[in-house]
Amino acid sequence: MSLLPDKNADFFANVWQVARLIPYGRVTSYGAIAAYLGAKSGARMVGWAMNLSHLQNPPVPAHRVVNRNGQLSGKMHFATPTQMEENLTAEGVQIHNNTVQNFEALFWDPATELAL
DNA sequence: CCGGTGACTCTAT
DNA sequence: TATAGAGCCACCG
Repeated sequence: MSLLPDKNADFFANVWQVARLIPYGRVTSYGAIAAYLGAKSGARMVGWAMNLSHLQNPPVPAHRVVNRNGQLSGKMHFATPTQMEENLTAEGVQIHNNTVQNFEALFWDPATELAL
């Protein structure tokens, strides 16, 4: 199959697909996923998709998706406000003040890692 | 059908 | 450097 997502498919499905491709111990941003999918919908739709991600199976590692600044903007939407931070910490990602430390090094850009 | 809302991002002041 | 505003598109009432 092509690594390129089907533009005819649901945008949400693509978001979840890309999110599951995020390697262990890595993080990405809403904008990066949106850009990889064409940025047609915008980063906000990625966040909206993440809101429904907990309903998907297999589950989506939404804790690996943060905003452009590396801030855990979505932590409050998890089962517990600390779930996202603890999940990332468990993967070796250092979190300080709700922000991913060394974000640039841990940043996983699908447009760079997948697209070619 | 129309308006409000949102796990974002960029640009301007 | 920090703060404010606009743009963006899909879902819900």
